[in-house]
Amino acid sequence: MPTPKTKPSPAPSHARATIADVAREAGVSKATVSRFLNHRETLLTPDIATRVEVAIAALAYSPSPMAQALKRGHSRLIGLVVADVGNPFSVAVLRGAEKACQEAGYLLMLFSLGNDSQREGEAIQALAAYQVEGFILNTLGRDDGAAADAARHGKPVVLVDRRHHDMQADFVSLDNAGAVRLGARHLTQAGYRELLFISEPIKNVSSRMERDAAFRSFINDAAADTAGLHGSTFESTQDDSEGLDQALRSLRQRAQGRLPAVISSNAVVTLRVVAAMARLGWRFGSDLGLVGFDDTEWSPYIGPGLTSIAQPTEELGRLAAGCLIERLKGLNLPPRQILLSGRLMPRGSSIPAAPPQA
Amino acid sequence: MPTPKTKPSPAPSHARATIADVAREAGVSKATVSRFLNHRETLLTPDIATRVEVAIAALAYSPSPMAQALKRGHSRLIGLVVADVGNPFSVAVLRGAEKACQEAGYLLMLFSLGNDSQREGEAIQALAAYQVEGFILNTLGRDDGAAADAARHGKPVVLVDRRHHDMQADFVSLDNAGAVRLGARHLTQAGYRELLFISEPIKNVSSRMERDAAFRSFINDAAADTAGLHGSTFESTQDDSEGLDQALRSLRQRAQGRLPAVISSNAVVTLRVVAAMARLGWRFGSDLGLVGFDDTEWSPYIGPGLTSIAQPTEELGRLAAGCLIERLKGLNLPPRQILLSGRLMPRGSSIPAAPPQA
DNA sequence: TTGTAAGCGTTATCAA
DNA sequence: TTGATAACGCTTACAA
Repeated sequence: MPTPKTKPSPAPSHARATIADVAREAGVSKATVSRFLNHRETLLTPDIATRVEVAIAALAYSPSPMAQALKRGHSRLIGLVVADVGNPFSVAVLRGAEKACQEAGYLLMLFSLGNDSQREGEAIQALAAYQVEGFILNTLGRDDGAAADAARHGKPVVLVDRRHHDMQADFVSLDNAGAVRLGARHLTQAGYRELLFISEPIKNVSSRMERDAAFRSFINDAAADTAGLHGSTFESTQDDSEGLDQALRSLRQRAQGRLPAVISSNAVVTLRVVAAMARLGWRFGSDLGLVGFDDTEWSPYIGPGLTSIAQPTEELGRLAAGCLIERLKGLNLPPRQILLSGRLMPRGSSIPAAPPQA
Repeated sequence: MPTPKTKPSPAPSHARATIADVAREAGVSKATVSRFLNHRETLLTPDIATRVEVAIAALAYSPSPMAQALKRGHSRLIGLVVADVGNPFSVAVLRGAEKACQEAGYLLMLFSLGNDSQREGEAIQALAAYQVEGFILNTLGRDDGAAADAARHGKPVVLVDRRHHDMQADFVSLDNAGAVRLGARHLTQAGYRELLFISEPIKNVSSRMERDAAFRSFINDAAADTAGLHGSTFESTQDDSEGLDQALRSLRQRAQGRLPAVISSNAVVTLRVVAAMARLGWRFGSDLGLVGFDDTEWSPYIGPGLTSIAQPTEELGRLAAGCLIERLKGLNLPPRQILLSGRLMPRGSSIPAAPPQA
C-alpha cells in the first residue's frame, strides 16, 4: 500500500501546481480559486479567502499564462520586431521598452530580422500566433504588407524611428529635422562651409529621408545669410570604402579653402568615416569637421573627441512601450506622433583649429 | 435573409481560423486535421489529405502555439536571461542564439535583469510560466537558488560565460585561461614587465575569477624565465575613476623604468582605462601598454589602436542555443563544457615605442 | 457567496 | 483510416 488513501495525495509531486490542485487543497472549487485570483477584493468570504491564500502559498501556485491566454484571448505579451539586434540603437530601444514592459507586467517577445526586411511579415505572423497583444516595430518599414498584417490582426502597433508607409499607428522618434539643424548649425557657426551629409542608402527608409530632406532645406535656408555655404549628400554602403574615400577627397577639393565637414547619419556611418580618416591620414577638426548622429560611449575618445547628436534612445523605447500599453488599456485616440529632441554634444571634431593632440 | 444557409458560413470573418474552422471547411473532423498537421506522411487518404490541405490554405490557417503548448506541455519557446541587454557581449550572444533558434523553429523570450541579479529567480519563474522549454542563462550566477529553480522545473539549462555554482548544466564560454595567457604573453614579449590586471569587482563571478586566477598563475609561471616580471590585480567600479587613476599612477611608479601595462577584463573596463588615460594625459603603448578583452568595432580607432582579445561572441550564442536544442531533442549526456578560443588582435596599444601619431 | 459546467484551440485515446 | 470525445489549465455564465 504505497500511500494511505485518507489524505487524497495533495498534488502530483514535481509538476507545476494547477488551479485544480489549489482547489482541492483548500477544499473549494476551481471557480473560487479563480475568483480569488482575479477579483480578490469582491465577493469573497474572509474565511474562504484565507484558505485559498494558504493553499496557494503552500503549493507555490501561480497561474499558467498559457492557459489564461487561451481562455482570455490575450497574453500579457508584447511583440518587438527589430531590423537587427546588432544595431545599438535597436538595443537601446529594446532596453527601454523592456523596462517599461516589466513595470507594467508585460513580457517582451523578441524577433530580430537580421537585417532581412523580407522577414518582417514572418515575424509578425509568428508573434501574432503567440497572441501578443501588440507590436513595437523598429524595422525599415519597406514591407508594407507586413505592418498592415499587424493592424489586420486588430492589434495596436507602435512604430519606432521609422515610419511605415501610410500606416495608422503611433509613432515615436527623434525629431530628425530639429536634430539635423542642430548639427548643421553647429558646424556652420564653427566656420565650416562645405558640408556633406553621409547616410546609409536612403532607399525608402523614412528616418533617412527625413534627415536628408532636413539637411537640404537647412542648406537652402542658411545659404542666404551664410556666404559660401554649400551642401551635398552621399550614400555610403558597408563594402564601398573606396567610394567613401573618394567622396571625402572630392569634398575637400570642392571646399577650395573653405572648411569641409561631414554630418554622419548614425554610429555605423560615423565609424566608416573614422576608418576613412585613418586611411587618408586626415585629422578631425582641422582637416575635416564632423558631427555624427548617436552619441556612443566611445565618441569622446576617438581622435579629439567626436561631436555628436545624442538621441534619447532608451526613452524612445520606454515611450514606445508606454504608448502601446496605454492602447492596450483601452485608450482610443487617433494615431499620435511623439518626437523627442536630440542633444548636441560638442567635442573636438567640430573645432577647426584643433590644438595639437596632447 | 442575410446568408442562405446552404453553405454553412465558412468561418467567423476576421478572427484567426481555428482547427474547427478548417475541419468544417474540409468536411472532416478536427482530429483528421490535427493528424494531417502532425503525422502528415502516415495514415491519410490522399483524397482527404488534399481536402484538408486546400481548406488550410483557403483559411490561411496556422495552429495556435498557445493551445499546442497547453496540450503538449511545451511551447517551442526558449527563455534567455541576460544580466543586462546593455552589455555588448550579451547582445552578441543574444544575436547568435536568436539565429540558431530561428533556424530550429524556436522563438526566444527575453528577460533582462537590468543588472539586478536579485531578479534572476523572478525571471526564471516568469519564463517557466510561459512553458519555455529551456533556459539560456547569461547572468552573474550569484543567485544560486534561481538557477536551481530552473533545473527543478526539469528544463535543460545552458550557461553562457558565467558558471553557476555547482550547477549541473551545459556551459559555453571563452577559454578564459587561454585568452589571458594570450594577452599576457603578448605583453611580456613586447617587453612590458609590470602588469596590472583590471577587472570589474570579482565577487563570485566565475569568469572574472577564472581570468584573475589565470593571470596570477601566468605571472608565477613566467616569472621564472622573465627577469623583472611582476603582476597585480585591481578591481574597478563605475564611479571610482579616482581610484583607477591612482592605481595607474602607482603602477607606473612601481614599474621603475620597467614598462607598465594593463590587461582589462572587458570592454567596459577598457573604456574606463581609456578615459583615465585621457585624464592623465598618457599615451597608449609608450606610457602604458594595453590589451583588452573584447574586440569592439571602435577598438582600432582609439589612440594608436587598442590591442584586444576577440571573443567569438556570436558563435557562443549560437552554440548555447544549439546545445539547448540538442537536449530538447532528447540528447542525454552528462553536462558538457564547450570552450572557445579567443583571438589576439595586435594593435598599437601594445607597442612600447609608439611612433608619433600621424 | 459559492459551485457546476462549458468552452478557449489543440492533441491523444479510443472505437468504429 | 477516420471520428467522437476527453483532456490540458484556466475563466465565466448561470445556478444554487
